[in-house]
Amino acid sequence: MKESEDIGKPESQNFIEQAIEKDLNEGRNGKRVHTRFPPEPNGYLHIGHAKAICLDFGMAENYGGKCNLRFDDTNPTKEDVEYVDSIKEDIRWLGFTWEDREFYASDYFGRLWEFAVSLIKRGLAYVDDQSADTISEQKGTTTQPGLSSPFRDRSIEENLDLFFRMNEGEFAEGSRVLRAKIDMASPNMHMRDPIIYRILKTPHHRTAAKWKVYPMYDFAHGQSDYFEGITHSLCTLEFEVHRPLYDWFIDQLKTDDYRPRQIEFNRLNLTYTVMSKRKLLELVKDGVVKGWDDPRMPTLCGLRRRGYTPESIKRFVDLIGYTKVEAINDVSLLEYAIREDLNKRAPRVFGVLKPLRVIITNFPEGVSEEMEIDNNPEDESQGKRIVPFSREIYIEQDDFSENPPNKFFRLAPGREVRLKGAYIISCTDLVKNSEGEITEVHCTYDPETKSGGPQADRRVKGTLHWVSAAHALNAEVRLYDRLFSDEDPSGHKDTDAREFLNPDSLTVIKDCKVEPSLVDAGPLTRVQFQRVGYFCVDYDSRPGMLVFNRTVGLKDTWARLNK
RNA sequence: UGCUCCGUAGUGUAAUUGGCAACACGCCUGACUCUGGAUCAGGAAAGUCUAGGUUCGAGCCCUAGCGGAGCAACCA
Repeated sequence: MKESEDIGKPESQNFIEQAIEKDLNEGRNGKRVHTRFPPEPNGYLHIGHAKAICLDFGMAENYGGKCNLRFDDTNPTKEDVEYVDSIKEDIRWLGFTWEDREFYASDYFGRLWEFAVSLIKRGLAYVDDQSADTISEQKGTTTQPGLSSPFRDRSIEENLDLFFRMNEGEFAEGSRVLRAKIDMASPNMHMRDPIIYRILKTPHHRTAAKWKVYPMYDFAHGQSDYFEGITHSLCTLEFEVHRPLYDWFIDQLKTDDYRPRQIEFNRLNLTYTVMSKRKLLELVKDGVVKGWDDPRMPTLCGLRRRGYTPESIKRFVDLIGYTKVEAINDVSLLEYAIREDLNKRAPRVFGVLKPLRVIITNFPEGVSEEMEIDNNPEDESQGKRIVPFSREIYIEQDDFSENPPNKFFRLAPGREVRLKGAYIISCTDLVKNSEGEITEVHCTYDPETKSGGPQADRRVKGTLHWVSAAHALNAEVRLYDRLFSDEDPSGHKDTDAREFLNPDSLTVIKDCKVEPSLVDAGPLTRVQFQRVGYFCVDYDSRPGMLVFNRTVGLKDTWARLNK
């Protein structure tokens, strides 16, 4: 009864979907939905961008519309083709496509110029000869109105002449700007005669030295939306106060009923994470991390290298939703999303991080036995793999204790444990070196207890993972912890991100041993080392040495074993 | 002391637009037992920032207050 009611019940909508459907119902813009993702190519995409990408492309998908990729490249001093390429790669990796709709704000420099000229001719824009400081002073404050520039009422002819000469390169950077003539007393600071063009002589990565003046964001964004036929321009909350200006320019530009509409949503904030592109760039430049794709970085390429899947990121974005509340999302939710995904798709394999040699004294020398083990006990379709077993194996150092404390249910002298997928073994002896360190443990095995064998059901205290010494592959494992810790930098907007660095954010463990089935594992192969966590093969693995990045650890693994 | 936006379990989101405050993560119990912290079962936790008002009925509408965020780059 209740279930049948639920079936017809529509999924709850977020406020953006509601706004879009309202527009659709009212027949606006020919009932089209057309969005755009507009990154500035001045850095690598991070997970915050993923939230915007999922929205922009997702809304288009939901409503049978399109989503353009548009590079907001109006500031040649900060932008570079390196970033253009990485941005495209990351969007594709997330699984979205812009087909042939790859645009650049710089594609519209000509039309924006024409529009600016038109504003001048209509008396709605003027060239200001004052310095940045003076203009800033005249702007007033949030509580006091601004003052008019002495150049505000320059003649149209003079404005035109100056604007053209600005673009000829006749004037120095910073010497003149073009401003829209709106309202110096507006309570909205952005409406107080905003600067719309400035002189920049740095060559542009696409238009080279063609232009000497470049439009500001506010003068490029809405118009670019208009030129592309965008219906819903989704951006983050901090642009809310820009909306009146966005609309003002559209009003001056539009020639028919079509008009794009800006809707703002909350930016992604993650605990223990810095999301500012500027600060991430500093970390890269200062060598705090090894690059934009350092697995500790919140960049998409960093997360990818760490082993995150696109699905898990989309799932996470889905979980946190879109609102107008400035929320701080807990990274544990992101970790949940990747565990949930990897639990289903990552095969279980044996990896011993800190090996301890175990000799099974009653097992024949020079013989190896093939154990057939499920790749994923929860998913039979992932099949089984062969893991060789032999007289000498490695187990985890932590899985042996000479003088076991209470509730230690793993291997200890005189005790029995099960080797996952193989036999029950019993510890008979141990060997120490001159420093008193345990170097070898001797055990006997019970042939009747092989997995599936007659005695396999026997209850033992614990189950251990293992790797046959003769067959083991050498590996190096990098455990990544949070780059920032203790004091949470996500709430500190203006402080130096480096103050919050966690000195233990990277731990490298060498001399690890992993099972031979991984011999051909290529970069980004994701596995679960049983009882340890999820790992992913790194790009710089080399023959004879597999390198793994830890994606995310299993939580408190020993606790259950010791229960 | 201006303008704009926002206040719902610890966190993030819902609430069929005025009708029994729900879901997820996290946390706690229990079950399962070659290990997955998966799966299953259960539990604690908000009475919706505050005070008024309208109404049979308010998280939702109105008023005032409190609290938080954004805005004064020739950045986006």
